[in-house]
Amino acid sequence: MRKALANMLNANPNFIVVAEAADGRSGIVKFQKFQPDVTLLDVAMPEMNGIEVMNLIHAEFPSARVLMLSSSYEGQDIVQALKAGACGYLFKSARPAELTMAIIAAHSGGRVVSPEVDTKIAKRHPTTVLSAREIEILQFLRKGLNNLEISLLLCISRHTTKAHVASILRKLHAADRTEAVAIAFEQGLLKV
Amino acid sequence: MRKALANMLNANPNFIVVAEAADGRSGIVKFQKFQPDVTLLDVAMPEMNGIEVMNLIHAEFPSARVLMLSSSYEGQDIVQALKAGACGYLFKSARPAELTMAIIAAHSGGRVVSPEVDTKIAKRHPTTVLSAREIEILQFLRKGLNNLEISLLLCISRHTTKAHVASILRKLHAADRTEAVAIAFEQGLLKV
DNA sequence: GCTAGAACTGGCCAGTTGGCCAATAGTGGA
DNA sequence: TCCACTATTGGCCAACTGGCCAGTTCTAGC
Repeated sequence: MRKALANMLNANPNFIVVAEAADGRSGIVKFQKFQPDVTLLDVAMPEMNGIEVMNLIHAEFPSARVLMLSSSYEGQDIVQALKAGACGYLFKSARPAELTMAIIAAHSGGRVVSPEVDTKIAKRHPTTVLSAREIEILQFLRKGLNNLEISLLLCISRHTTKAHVASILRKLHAADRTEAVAIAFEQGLLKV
Repeated sequence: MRKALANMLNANPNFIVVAEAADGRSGIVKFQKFQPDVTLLDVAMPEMNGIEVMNLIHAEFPSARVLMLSSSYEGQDIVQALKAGACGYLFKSARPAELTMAIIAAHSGGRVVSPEVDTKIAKRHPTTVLSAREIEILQFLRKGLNNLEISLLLCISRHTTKAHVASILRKLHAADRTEAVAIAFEQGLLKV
């Protein structure tokens, strides 16, 4: 698929594909070597995923122009991608013309997202704000620990743990801790 | 991406791309109309996913030669794809020559999988075989329903629900239903 | 200085959970 | 045919849950 994309881009006289990489690690090496005007980065990759790669590239080259390509149509990773420093996010269903324009826009400093992306972000739950402590508790809930076990690990009373759990349920609109964990996965508060 | 792939395939004198589709629904329509020698089917698609499409095609055309393409490197869908009647499963990281050979093999009746696929299947938790009923229960656990509510919805006694939950906990090695849901997310039994 | 929120603690209680025991019926493979 | 597995039902019980009430302390913002 990468080769096919490279061929198509090279067929366009406006573009030259200077390098390709099969995974995140070699992608970073290639980036350092070639420092391309615009980088197309797949979110789903073996070994190191696109978001991690984006973070590393952005840390070293804050002005890098990177367009992220995603094949998931859920858009779970849009926010993360943009936060990691991507200058754009496209679904792989984008038509050739959309991709072409996105690359050009990225090169000239624009911020590009698939037309559907805005909708996806809007649907995305408006940042449920759990406190650091609550996120901590959530990690333990996920592991199947009960309130007493959590209390012992955190050196707090079971009443406090209960209070935190109650707060989590209220904020996430969850019926019980099980649904709370499910919602946390949906919202990206917990990672698979 | 699809256009890029089609271009590449058309550039090979052995192949003619007779049709393309942007989503599952139109893919099925196109399939019925053109009945191609070999079909390339993406697992991740908007609206209807590739596995569902595969099932529908296979039901109507059991002899269809369909190669499924996956961009996930987890391979959660390999088994489902083959069970749905796909004659092959390739990661999108496959090199052009691999894809070419896979198409030819598919056409001549072979069963093709990416070299990595066998490994992936082997790594896949062999114990994690939840029954259809258990998966069903899992959906309700995720929604925060308690045993009684699940029982009423499924028209079974609360004892039966309890037995199913107990079975899920045992199979997933979960301490409670909350951890079970978390593990289900990790293993792809539940989708975000 | 007041207020809002987070983190912490406590008691009480109905309801739920999950483990243990045991049983019946149907399906599919060896 | 027998065995393994699933789906179903039941009782019993200790433990856990989540909601209700009530507090204290501390920090951050107006």
